[in-house]
Amino acid sequence: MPEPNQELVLDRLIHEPGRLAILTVLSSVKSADFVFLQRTTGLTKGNLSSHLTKLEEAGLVQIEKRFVLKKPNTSVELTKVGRKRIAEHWSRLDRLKNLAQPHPQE
Amino acid sequence: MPEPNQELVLDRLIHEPGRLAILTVLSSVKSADFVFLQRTTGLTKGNLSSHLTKLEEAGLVQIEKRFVLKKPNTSVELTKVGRKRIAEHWSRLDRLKNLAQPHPQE
DNA sequence: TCAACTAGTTTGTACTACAAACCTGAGGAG
DNA sequence: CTCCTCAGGTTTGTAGTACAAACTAGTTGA
Repeated sequence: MPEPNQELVLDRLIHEPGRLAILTVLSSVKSADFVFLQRTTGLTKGNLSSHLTKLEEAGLVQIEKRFVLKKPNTSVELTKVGRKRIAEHWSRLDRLKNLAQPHPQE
Repeated sequence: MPEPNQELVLDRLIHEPGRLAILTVLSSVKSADFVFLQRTTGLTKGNLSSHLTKLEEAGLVQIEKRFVLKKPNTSVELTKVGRKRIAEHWSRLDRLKNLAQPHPQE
């Protein structure tokens, strides 16, 4: 039983490339709509849709659907929890990365 | 058809948490053995074994098996390609992360 | 002789990401 | 009207895969 260093465990829900991209983009804006997210992440509509559903079920994002100019418009923003979790994920990645240059003193 | 920004596409083979840990650890040393990798990554033997097999098949690591003190000893090191790919992966992650603070001028 | 340990490998299954098919309402064109 | 096509999504079937658990094989100790 090696102690698994809990500080480094990566959450697959967040780590998945598509969702990591979505959450990272969202962390830089108040909110974004479906079409914008599709452009910035490069995901297909289908995959973006199902990733967003997962993220919503997990409580990481909040989704609002309305009609704008008679077209459906899906607006997404991070929840407080989501904002915290994506920041934490990036800092875990940093810690992992820094394992690679650990030759400081001695 | 949004242009998927090829510079940001993450390779799932490398991105998977267990393998990302293995490759990152390996990138800081000349070589490491099975037991050392198990301790540093926190993976179980079974999972470490199958991840190493995948990485070897992909040409990212080179594995040598011998007996040391009458015990089996599996020594792993990055190939040239592997070293390049893990470095590239981390720089893609950096670029993704930096999408999140893009408010420079204007 | 047999139990337990080290150092791994193999296997069965439960999950899940993706592509492709589908849905729904809004404009045109004729 | 009736038919097309488009925008903006959602649902579904399947192929792939990560993991836990079971297994293997050689060593040491009692």
